[in-house]
Amino acid sequence: MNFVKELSWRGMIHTIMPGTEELLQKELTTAYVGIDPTADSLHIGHLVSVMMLKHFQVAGHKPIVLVGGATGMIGDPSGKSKERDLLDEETLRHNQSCIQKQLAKFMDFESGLHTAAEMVNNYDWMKDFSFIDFIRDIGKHITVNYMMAKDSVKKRLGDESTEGMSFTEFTYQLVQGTDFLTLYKTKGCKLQMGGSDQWGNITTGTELIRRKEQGEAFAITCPLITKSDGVKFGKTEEGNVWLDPERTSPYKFYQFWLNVSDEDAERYIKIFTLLTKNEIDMLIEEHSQAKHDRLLQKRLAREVTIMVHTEEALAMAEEASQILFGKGTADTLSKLDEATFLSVFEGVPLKTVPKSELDNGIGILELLSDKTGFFESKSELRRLIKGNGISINKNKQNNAETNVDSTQLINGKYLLVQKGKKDYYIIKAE
RNA sequence: GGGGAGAUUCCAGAGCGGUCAAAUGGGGCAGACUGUAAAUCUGUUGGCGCAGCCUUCGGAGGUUCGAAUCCUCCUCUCCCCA
Repeated sequence: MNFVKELSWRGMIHTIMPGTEELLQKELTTAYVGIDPTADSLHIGHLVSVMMLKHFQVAGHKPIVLVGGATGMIGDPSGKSKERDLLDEETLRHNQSCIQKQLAKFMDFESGLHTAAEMVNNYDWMKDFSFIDFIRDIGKHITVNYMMAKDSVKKRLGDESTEGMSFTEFTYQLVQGTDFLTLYKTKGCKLQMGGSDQWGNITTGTELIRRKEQGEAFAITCPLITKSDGVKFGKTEEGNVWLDPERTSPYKFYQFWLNVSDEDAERYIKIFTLLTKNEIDMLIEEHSQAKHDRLLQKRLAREVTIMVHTEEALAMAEEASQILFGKGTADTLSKLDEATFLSVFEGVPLKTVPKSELDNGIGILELLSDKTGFFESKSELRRLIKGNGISINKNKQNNAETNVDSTQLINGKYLLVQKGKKDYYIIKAE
C-alpha cells in the first residue's frame, strides 16, 4: 500500500516535503508524531495524528510516538496567542503513562515486528542537556533570522500581538528540532508528521539534520480538522471530547460523531476510520440517496467508537441512543427493567435522594435544584418549565409548582429528568 | 518621565442623576420545524419565597431624597510623546 496515496485520498495531507513519497517507496521508514502530555487522556483532536501513525504502520513502516515531556514543559507558541502555563514533572509523568495506555489500542507496540511502534519521551534526552551544550550544539546551527521567519514566531512578534513571547517559547522550535535530530541519529527516523501548524517546527528539525548531520529528513502535515460551521473541531459545550471513558462516556462519544453534519461526516469518515475507499464511496452514495437516515454519521460513530472503546460500549451507546431518541415514549421507558435502564443511562449524571422525601411529594423546583444540584438556579428551571424544556420520564412538565412523588418512579427507584432533547439526568430514590 | 483614553451584566458595546437588572448585536439555553441536522422563526439569558423583593455596572469612600451615571483616592488596561 502506498502510504502517501492513502493519506492523500483521505484528505489527510496538507503539505508534504518533496521526496517523501519516494523515500517511503524505497525503504522501511521510521516516522514520528509528537503529542503534548497536557492532560492524562488524549482527546479526539489528537486522533488525527494517531490515525496518521496507524496508517503508517499498516503501510509497513515503523511509527514512533514522541511524548513531549520536555516540550510540554515549554509550550508551543504555534496557534497560541498567549504564554502557556507550565506543567511540573510529576504531572507530566502521570499524563505520559496514561496516554501510553490509550495509544496501545491503536497501534501494535508489542509484536516485536520491525514495524512495531515505539514510544519515547523527549524529557529523557532533554533533561540532562545542559544549557551550554544546547546553545553550542544546537543553537549554533540555526540563525535567529531563520527562526524569526516562522509564522508561529512572526505572529507573536507582530503588532497585533499584545502578549509578546518569552524566550522560552521562542526556543520551542529548537527543542522540537532537537527531538527530530535525536530520533534521526538514534533511531534512523527520517520523517516527522503532525498538524499543519507544526510545519514550521518540523522544518527547523529537517534543517538541523541537514546542517548538523548532512542528512535528509522529511515532513508531512495534515490539514487542521475543521467543522463546516466554523466552530472548533472536537469541542462540545462541555469541553473536549476525550478518549478516556471516565471523562467522556462512550455514549457521549458515540453521540458526538453521530451529530456531525453531512458535510463533515464525509471528511471525517475518511480520516477517522480505516474503511476503504470503495466502502466509503458506496456509503457516501447511499447517504446522498436518503440523507435523513444519516448512514454516514451512524457508520462513522460506529467505527470510531469501536476503535476507541469496545464493541460492548458501542452496543450500549447504540441501544441508549435508540431508547433516548427513537420512538421511545413514556410507556416503553417505564417497561425497561432495571439492568437495561442502568446500562442505557450509563454515564448520565445520577443523584440519589432519600425515598422518604419523595413519598409525600416534593416540589419539582426543589427536587431538581436543592436536592440534586442538577440545576443551580430555580429561575432557570422556571424558565425552562415555562418554555416546555423540562420532562420527567418523558412527560413534559409545564407547571413549576407541581409536585413529584414516589408513584412516578420507574422500577420504584428512578426518575428520568430531561432538559431539552439531549440532556438527561437521573434521580435515584432509596 | 510627560500627555491622552478607558474599566458596564458570557463577549462586544450603548447608557440624559431618578421610569436601568441596564439599549443593541453576538454567543448560550429552550420551543416550533426537522434527520438527535443545517437554515429559519419564537421565547429567554443576575438571584429569590417571582405581578413583589434582593444583589450587580473595576475597588474604597463621598455628594444627593435618589447615582452605572457627579466628586475624591486607589488598582488595572490601552494609546501617543520622550
